[in-house]
Amino acid sequence: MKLNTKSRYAVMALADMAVFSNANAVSLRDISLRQGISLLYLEQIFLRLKKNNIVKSVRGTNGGYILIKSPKELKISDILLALDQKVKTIGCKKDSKKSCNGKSTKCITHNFWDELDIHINSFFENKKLSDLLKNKEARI
Amino acid sequence: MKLNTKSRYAVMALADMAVFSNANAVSLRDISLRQGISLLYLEQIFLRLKKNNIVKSVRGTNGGYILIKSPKELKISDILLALDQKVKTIGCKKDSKKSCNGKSTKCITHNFWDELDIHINSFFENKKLSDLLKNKEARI
DNA sequence: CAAAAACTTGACTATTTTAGTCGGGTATAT
DNA sequence: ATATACCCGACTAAAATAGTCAAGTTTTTG
Repeated sequence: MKLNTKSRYAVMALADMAVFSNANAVSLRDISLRQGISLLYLEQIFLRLKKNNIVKSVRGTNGGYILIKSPKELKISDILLALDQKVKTIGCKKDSKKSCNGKSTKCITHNFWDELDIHINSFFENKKLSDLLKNKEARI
Repeated sequence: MKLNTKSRYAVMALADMAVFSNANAVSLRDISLRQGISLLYLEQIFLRLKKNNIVKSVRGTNGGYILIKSPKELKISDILLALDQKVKTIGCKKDSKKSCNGKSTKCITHNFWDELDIHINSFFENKKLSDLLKNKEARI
């Protein structure tokens, strides 16, 4: 049970931006160098972050990306959502019919997995990007 | 981010046992029929559950498996552990050297992922198999 | 204006993981 | 004896992952 790298790198890259932007756009090249993430991969990730209004872009020389919300307001759940990284511990469908394992009734464990999803999602809902930066002055 | 089917089916199968065993061994065949899980797959899963002392087996006719602990004492985390289903949201290694992304220092998000792991694991630690059966009388 | 920096986008691919199946056992109750 | 049921390693098709590649467009600066 693990988060994919897209999600992890997205959070890492945005945290990097929060630290290093001084109201300026931050280029993917810089993030790539500081965080050790492939530039090409970052491009793919930021495409999604942009589409989902997490960042906006500035083209051209000295261009880069800018956080749309402040780190204090940006929830981690927003980031994960932008990358389709839903917490979905079960295969059971939420539909009324044929919900779990092809049966018409909810499976014996259904409610438990629902609880787990809620438990995890509330963690991401309550964490802001700024929370990641506490107690770690400009750690690179 | 999701649990694999082995883990889900394991929990489901053990919950089934908790409901349907009357101090008797429960055969995989019965579990397979009731829960709609492939018998062959169940065998593979129970092999692990047995190796990790979650269940014991009774061979021969009328054989099957028996829970070693009572549902009230069996933690969900024990089950997941038996199936190597560790919650490991990050790729960062815990080693002192080369911990995250090949750097010598912890990555900017390291502590956050650690917190998440703890958050999720505590959920599994605090849930017992018997907790899954509340409010659902013999739901199949 | 030319050139470099930096974003834009879709398509492609190797590797790994997942979700099982298969086949050939062994033990035991009746 | 024989049917039932556990035992166990090996195998495999399909999906997901973790990227790369190619071919752009836009904007700043010298």
